[in-house]
Amino acid sequence: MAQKVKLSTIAEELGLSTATVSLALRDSPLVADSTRERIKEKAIELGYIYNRRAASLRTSRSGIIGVVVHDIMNPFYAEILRAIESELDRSRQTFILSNHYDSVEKQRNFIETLLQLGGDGVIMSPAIGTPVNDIKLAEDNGMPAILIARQVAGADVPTFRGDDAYGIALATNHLISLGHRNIAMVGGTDQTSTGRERYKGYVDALKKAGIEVDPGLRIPGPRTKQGGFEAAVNFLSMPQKPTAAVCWNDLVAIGLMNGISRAGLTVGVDISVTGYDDLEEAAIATPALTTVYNGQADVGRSAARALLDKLNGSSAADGLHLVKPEMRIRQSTAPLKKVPANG
Amino acid sequence: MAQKVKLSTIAEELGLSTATVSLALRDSPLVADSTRERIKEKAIELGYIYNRRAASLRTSRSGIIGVVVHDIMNPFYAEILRAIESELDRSRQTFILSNHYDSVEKQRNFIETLLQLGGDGVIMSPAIGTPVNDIKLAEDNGMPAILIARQVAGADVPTFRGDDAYGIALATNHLISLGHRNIAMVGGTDQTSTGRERYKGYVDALKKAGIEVDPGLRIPGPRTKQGGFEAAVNFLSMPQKPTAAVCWNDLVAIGLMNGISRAGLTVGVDISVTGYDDLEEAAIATPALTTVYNGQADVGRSAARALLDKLNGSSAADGLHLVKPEMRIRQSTAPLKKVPANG
DNA sequence: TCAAACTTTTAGATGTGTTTAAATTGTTGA
DNA sequence: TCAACAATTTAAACACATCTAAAAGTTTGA
Repeated sequence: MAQKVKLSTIAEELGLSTATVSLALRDSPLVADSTRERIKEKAIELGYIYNRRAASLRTSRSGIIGVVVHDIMNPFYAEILRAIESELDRSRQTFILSNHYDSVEKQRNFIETLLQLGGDGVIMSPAIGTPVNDIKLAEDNGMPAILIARQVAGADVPTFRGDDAYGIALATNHLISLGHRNIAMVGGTDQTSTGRERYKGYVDALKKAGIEVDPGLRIPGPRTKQGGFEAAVNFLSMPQKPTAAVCWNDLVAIGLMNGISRAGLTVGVDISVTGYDDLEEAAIATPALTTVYNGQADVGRSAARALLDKLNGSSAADGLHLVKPEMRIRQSTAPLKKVPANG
Repeated sequence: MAQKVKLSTIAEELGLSTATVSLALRDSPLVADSTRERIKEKAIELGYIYNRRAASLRTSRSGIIGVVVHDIMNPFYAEILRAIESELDRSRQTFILSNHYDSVEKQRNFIETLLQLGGDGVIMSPAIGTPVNDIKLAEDNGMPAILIARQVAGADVPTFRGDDAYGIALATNHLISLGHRNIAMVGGTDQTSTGRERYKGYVDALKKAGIEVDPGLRIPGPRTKQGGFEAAVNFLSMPQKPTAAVCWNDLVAIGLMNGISRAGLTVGVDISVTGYDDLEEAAIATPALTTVYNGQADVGRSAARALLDKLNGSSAADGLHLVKPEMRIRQSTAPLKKVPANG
C-alpha cells in the first residue's frame, strides 16, 4: 500500500491549503468553481479516501446509526429492517446491526459500542427486561433512541409498533364469526408488553362475544416455527378440544400447521389457524395462511424517519405511535365443522 | 447532557496526565497498580465513554469488521452470519452488516463506507459480476477481504464455500438410486460460479449414471420460496414429465413443494424433491425435506477466523477452501412410482 | 485612482486518545 | 552519601479533517 493519501496530500500537489481542499470536497460555496473541480479530479486521481473518524471527531456526527433487534433471522424483524435500511440509505447513513437474543447485557454492550463509535442514534426493539437506564444511557450521551415493536416502561421516547390488542381481536373475531367457540392461543410469552396486549385482545374478543375464557387454552412457547411445530402435540391432546388456534405469529402458525398435518388432520378443514404479521411466506404456505398484517414496513419506515427528524433538530413526537393492523383472510380458516356423532 | 467526560477530565480530577490515564485504562504495566485502580474508579464514577474514533485515528485499528451478503433475510446467509457473529463477538469486534441485493454498486458503496470508517477487514459474499478491482480497492487500502459462498475470478484472497458440485451430485445420485431418471433442476442462475458448479454436479451425476442430459429440464429462477412456488406450474407442465426435482436450495424446494401440493399431488409419493443447505426449517417442512447440508456454520466460522488471523499478522491461506456437504435424507424423496397404464 | 465591497484562500486552533523519549521519584548497595 | 538502576509519570508530537477569523486578491464605482 502506497503512502496514505490525505487532504494535505491533495493540497500539496495543487499548491493549496487543506482548508480549501476540505471545503471544496464538501461543496462549500466559498470555493471557486474552477478550484473545486481541480481538487475533485485530483482526489479521484490519487484515490483519496475520506477519513470519517477524523472528520467526526470535529463534527460529532458519525453517520452511524445502530439497530438492535431480538433476532435478524426472524422474518418479522427482517421485514422491519429492510424498511429501515431503505430509509436510512437514502440519507447516506451507515447502519450497524446486532441481535440481542433477549440478553439485556448483550444489548447494553451494543449501546456502549455504539457510543464509543459516536453513533448518531439507535433504533431498538428492546430485549425483555430492558431497564429504563439503558435507554437513558444512550439519550444522556447525546444519542437519541427510538423503540420499535416493544415498549419500555418509563422510557419517554418515540415508540412504534402495531396495535396488538386490536390485531389479535381481528383474528379472534374472524374465527368467532366462523362459528368457533373453543379457540386456543398458541405461542409467545406474557412477559413482554406485546404479550400482555395480545392476550388482552384475545380475551376481550372472546368476552365481547359472550364466550367464557379458559386459561387452559393458552399454550405459551417459543415464537418460532419449531415452537409451533412442537405445540401441535400439546394442542391436539387438550381436554377442551379446541377447533381453532390464534397463533402468536406466522412462524408459530406455520409450525403448528405442519404439526397438525403430520398428525393426519387438515388445516382449513378440520382445524382453523390464524397467524400474525403476514410475512411473505404466509401467502405461499399450504394452506395459505389467514393472518393479520402488522405493518412491518410502516413501523420500520416511521422509526427511521422519526430518528432522522430528531437528528435534524425537528423534535419527533415522543411516546407511543400505533400502526393499525389489517386482516388477511386466506385458506387456513374455515367455518366450524359439525362434529360427527362419534366425536 | 453534562459536559463530555474525556481522558483529560479524569486526569485533571486526579491530578495526573492524560498519558497516565490512557495507559492505565488499557492495563499497561507501566502504570502503578494503585494508580490504575484510582483511575478506573474515577472513570466509572464520571461515566467516561471511550472515544474509539479518536483512538483509531492514532492506532489505525477501529475494531470494525464489515460483512456484505446478498440478503440477510435469506436464512442461508443468516445462518452463516450467526456463525460469524459469534466468532467476532469473542474478539470484541463490532460488525457492520449490509445487503447488496446483487448490486455491484451498492456493494462498492459499502466497501467505500467501510474504508472511510477505517474498517479492519471485510467478509463478503460477492455480488454477481463483482470486478476484481472492488476486492483490490479494499486490499490496497489495507483492509483485507475474505470471500464466502461465491468466488471472484482473479481475486487471490481466502475464499470459503461448500463444494457445490459434490453436494448437488450427492442429491442427484440419491434420486437416481431411488430409480428416478427424469430429474429436473429447479431454481437459481448459471451466472455465478456457484450456479455453474451446481449445474456441473447435476450433469456429471446424470452422465455417470448413463442418463442423457436434457437441457430442457433446467428451470432457472429466483432462489426464493416464491421462485420455487412459481416454478411448480412450469415444472408440472413440462413435456418430459420429470418425476423428481433437484432444487437450487431449500427455499426453492419448499416453495416448489407448496406449489405441487396446491396442484393436488403429494411430494414424497408422486414426486420427489431435494433441497440444498439444510436450513433449520427443512426438518419441519411438510413433508420433511431431503436435502444436503452445505456447512453454513463452518463457512461462517472459518471465514471469521481467517480474517482475525490475518489481522493478527498470521497470514491466512489464500485461495479456495471447500467445505464438504452432507446428505440429509428425509421424507420428500421416495422410490420412483410405477406409472399406471393410463399415464 | 483608490476606497469600498466582494470573492477566494488560508493560518491555526480544535476534537480526543496514543505513544515515545525524557523527566521524576524511589531504591539499592558500595 | 552518591552513583546506578528501576519504577512511574509526563511533555509533546501525532493521527486527519473542520471551521473561524483574518488575509489576500478582484472588482466596482465615484
